[in-house]
Amino acid sequence: MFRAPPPLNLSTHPLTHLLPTHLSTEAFLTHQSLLRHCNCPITDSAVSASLFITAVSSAQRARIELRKRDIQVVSTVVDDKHNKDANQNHGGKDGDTDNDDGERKKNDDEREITVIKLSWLTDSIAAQSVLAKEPYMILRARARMGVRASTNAPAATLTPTPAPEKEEMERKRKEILRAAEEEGRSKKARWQGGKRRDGGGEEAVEDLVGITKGDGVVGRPGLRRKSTGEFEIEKMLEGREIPEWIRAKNRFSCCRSTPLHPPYPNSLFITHLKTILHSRLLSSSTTSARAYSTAIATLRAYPFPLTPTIIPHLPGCNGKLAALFNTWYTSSANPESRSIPAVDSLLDSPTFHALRLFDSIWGVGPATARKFVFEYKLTSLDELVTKHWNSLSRVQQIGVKFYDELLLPISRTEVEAVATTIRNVAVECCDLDPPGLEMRIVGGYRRGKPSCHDIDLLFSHRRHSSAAVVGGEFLIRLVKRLEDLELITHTLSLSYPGHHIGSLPELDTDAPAVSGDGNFDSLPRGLLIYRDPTTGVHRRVDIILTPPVAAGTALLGWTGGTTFQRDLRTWCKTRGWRFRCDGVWEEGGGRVVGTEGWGGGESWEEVERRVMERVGVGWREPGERCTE
DNA sequence: CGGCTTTACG
DNA sequence: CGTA
DNA sequence: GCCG
Repeated sequence: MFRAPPPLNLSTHPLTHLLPTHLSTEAFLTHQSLLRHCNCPITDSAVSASLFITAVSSAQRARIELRKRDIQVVSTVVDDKHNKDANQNHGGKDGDTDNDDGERKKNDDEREITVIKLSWLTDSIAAQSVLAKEPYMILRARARMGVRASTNAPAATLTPTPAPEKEEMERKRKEILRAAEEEGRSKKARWQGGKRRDGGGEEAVEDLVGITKGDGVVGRPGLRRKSTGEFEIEKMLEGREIPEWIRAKNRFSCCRSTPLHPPYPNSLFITHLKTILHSRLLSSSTTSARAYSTAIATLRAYPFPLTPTIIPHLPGCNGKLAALFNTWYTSSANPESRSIPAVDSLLDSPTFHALRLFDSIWGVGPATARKFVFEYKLTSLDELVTKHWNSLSRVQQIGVKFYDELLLPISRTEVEAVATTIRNVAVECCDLDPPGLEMRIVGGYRRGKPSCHDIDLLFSHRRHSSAAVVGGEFLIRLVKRLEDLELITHTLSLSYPGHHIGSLPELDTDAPAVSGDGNFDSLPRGLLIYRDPTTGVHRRVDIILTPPVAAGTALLGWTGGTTFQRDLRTWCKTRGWRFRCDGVWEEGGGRVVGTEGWGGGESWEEVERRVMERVGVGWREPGERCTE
């Protein structure tokens, strides 16, 4: 396999397990890839590991997470001194009295384990050297591994069991829901993800979706907000000023500021919602996913710590959200330790884990990931490669080949460097009036993300939109040149709608496009894999072209974020317009006056501002569109 | 109870 | 179906 | 899952 040199050599590490707790899916996968990339021996099976890397910060919480994975601390060697108060029970037994499995001694595997903070990894990467673990140590202890597994279910993964009877599946599903619900009430963390046995087919998908439904407070009209006066809301906010979008009940995220913090005040709770959202995406429950996206966008924009009473007053948040928040809020006095049992179940679920693994392959989405997991019974990339390589599409094979690298975060500095390199090549390829060629870095970079997962470059020309400059031919020339220079190793897709081939004289003017067939669809773009000539690392790069007349809408559209875009389009729809990257369109088909691209000496940003003001959402900095 | 952003390309 |  |  062809990849960049590892930033660290961790090949001599003990078998290591990354705990998913408190990590977003993205962060979990990223760090797991990072470890794999450093040749660290990692395992998905917690009971086999000796070293644990975690985002939790207290020894007590670490013990809870370990116990959930069938690892029982028997004696402490070193405790994190910063968390003394959290360790009243160290040594011997630690307050867990449910030793109901009397005959467990037989197969017990006892060994010394170490739990260190995730910051050890990030700091080591930053320092480009393997740092000492001691300062990052949360816990070192002797532990008994696989207590329950030894008395109960031996192989705690997705066993390719022959599909059980329908009734049996249904019974299990209900049992799972009941367990999750019960746990929600007694917050005892009794549910063991490892014990879960998913059968084949769609039932397991339903499990994944249904797993959070235990909290359901659906269909309770009484809970709908509406009738609370401003005064009451003010009381909830304890005198702080009510954000205008709440007062006005404006549900559109494009009409308010959603800054990129974190840490924003409710990030801990939002992290849990993101897990549920991800589970909805993986099961293609699109409407539910949209609902969670909406709620997340709202909570991200909400500037104060949440309270149970304020939730129903926030747009996109109602009974279900209130129930989830209450579950989380009352689970512990310490916000860091709070949890939602149904979310923990997801994070512990081998099914969820496997679906995320495959869904993270470029070219594989939820449906294909489900096929791999439920039909082919796969649990690892190795199995996919060895048994099903030939059934993968070309781009999926590329996605697998660069699996780790494409998940690595890209620093802003590197994004800028790649952008400069490609722009210089683009200028070379621009036959007509090269100084007029313009580029902006869009996507997450423009929203200010400290690290990005790909590099989105939007090109246009200040004076020309003829095909020779910004049409498909230019894109083909540019990609070919980048290939010749060995800056691009793979072209995943190259597309330019027919309208952009050949000359488009009407687009050179500021006049609205000719109505009727004058609408053109999406913009020409190439989805590419770039190879850094000095480091050899591979990155996902998108090159998008826009004619000058659509510069503002293209910049706005390609800057994102996702929920911001969705709301922007919905908002425009309420005004009788259609927003697309190629322009804002009247129902009749004409361009909405005032949304055209630059005339005179306007910059990209000035045109974008004009578009936002023209459609009525008002100007919002890119860094205020961080709805994810 | 219907609607939920967008849509061509491979 | 998956991608942006 | 929430909204009109």
